[in-house]
Amino acid sequence: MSALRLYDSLTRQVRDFVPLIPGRASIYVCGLTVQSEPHVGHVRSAVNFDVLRRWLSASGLAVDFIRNITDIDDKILTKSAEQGRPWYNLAYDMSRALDQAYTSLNVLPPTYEPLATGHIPEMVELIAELIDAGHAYVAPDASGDVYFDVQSWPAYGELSGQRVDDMEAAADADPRGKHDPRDFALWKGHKESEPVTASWPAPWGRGRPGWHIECSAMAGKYLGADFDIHGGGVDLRFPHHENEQAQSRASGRGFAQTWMHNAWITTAGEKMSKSLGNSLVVGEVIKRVRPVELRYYMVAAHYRSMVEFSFEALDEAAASYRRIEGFLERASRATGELPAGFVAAMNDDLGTPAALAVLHDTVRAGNKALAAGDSAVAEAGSVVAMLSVLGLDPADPAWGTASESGLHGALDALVSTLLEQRAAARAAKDWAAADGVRDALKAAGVEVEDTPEGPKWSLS
RNA sequence: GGUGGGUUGGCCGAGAGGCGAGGCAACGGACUGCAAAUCCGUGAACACGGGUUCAAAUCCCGUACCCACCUCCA
Repeated sequence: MSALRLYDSLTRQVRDFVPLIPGRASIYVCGLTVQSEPHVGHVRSAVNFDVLRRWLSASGLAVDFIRNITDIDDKILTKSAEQGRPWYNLAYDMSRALDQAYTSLNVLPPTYEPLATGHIPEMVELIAELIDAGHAYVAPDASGDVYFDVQSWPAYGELSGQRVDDMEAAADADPRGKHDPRDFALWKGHKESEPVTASWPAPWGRGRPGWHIECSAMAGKYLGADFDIHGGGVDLRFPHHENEQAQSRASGRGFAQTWMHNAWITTAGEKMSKSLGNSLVVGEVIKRVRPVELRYYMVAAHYRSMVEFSFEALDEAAASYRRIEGFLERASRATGELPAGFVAAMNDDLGTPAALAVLHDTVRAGNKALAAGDSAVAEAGSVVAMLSVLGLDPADPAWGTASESGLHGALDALVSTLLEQRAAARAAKDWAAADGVRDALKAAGVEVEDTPEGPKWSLS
């Protein structure tokens, strides 16, 4: 069996994945800042890394998977003030919406999902270490801010491939207290204009953590000083991941062995921004296609390729998925093996497009066997195994809810009655009456097809 | 100004020196009362201009256009 190779953003090459601890894989993925409803761009990251996680598990590794939630930051404070409600209420509401979006797309829950606000002591400890080591300093202007000293860490810029001198100044704090304009905030002193609830005690005064320090602290707490993979969207590469790397290594931790970054979903040729409106919010998109079809759409592109989102392409993906689903409905479901081609594709930096090509080839072979009167058990088993690795098994209980299956039962009873009438008309060769029933059902959104086992119906 | 990615058939989307990924759509055939589904088959692509090579979508140089990051962002 081939070995897993992954593209590492730090060294910019595809490398063999060798876990620090044999048989285990530790992953930290930057989750979201919960400040608005999640759109399809946001969840791509979660779906991509969910596929990674499932593949590692399928490869026999025990996976420790941590994905954080940033529930305190500038934007949350600004937005909640605009909306006239407590910042923690906005953050909580949005984190519940996010959770719902993840669940609807069959993204497995992480091992743990730490909140930034729950780990202030760990951050304070880490900042203190950095101050002691001479890599951070308390701003001399009595603001209570603490900055990372970029000049004290020569490797700064290694992750994003930039030289410090080419960089623009960080603008997340008043530059008056900084040694160097590129220094970034580890701790932001409390301001009178901000709610007292958004501040915590620290040796250098009340305040709140900077954005970057939280991931360093939480990754360290749950995965240790050294872990295997750190993931997130490409936009996080700089400054967020660069800063995490600098802080963590400057404090003597080895930090991530491999950095993985997923590409964007764009719309109208541009990055999907949070100000685009509601049409691409996950909850809206899954009114048009089923969640499993949206997930298929995301998995069909390589995680490092930009995807130009369009509803047309989404509909195509849905049609493609239904072909697979249709095969499984006709074949007898079984358990089976992963084809070697599929394994090789997944091992090659999670080559999901090539993996899906193998899946479709298997579906064709299976359909062919069915057409020849065979049961296609082997193919069906393989297809189920592949789908399950990708989180796309249509029989996964994650896709259905009790109320939906109840509705389905009621509908089935009604449709069956109509189909009996149609069967009677067909037996009498009254094609007009038979087609009338089928047309009426179609108008209601129910497709009927005749099979050797009798008529079958499905929602179109 | 600095950094990274991209441009593939009607559409989506892989590949990364020689064997036409796969899907969607289209067309022809088989099957069907007719459809649908399925099977068989068909066509068609590598932004542009040079170069290297026996051989280039793939490597090199140049050009154009697009996107992202350098400020909060998946």
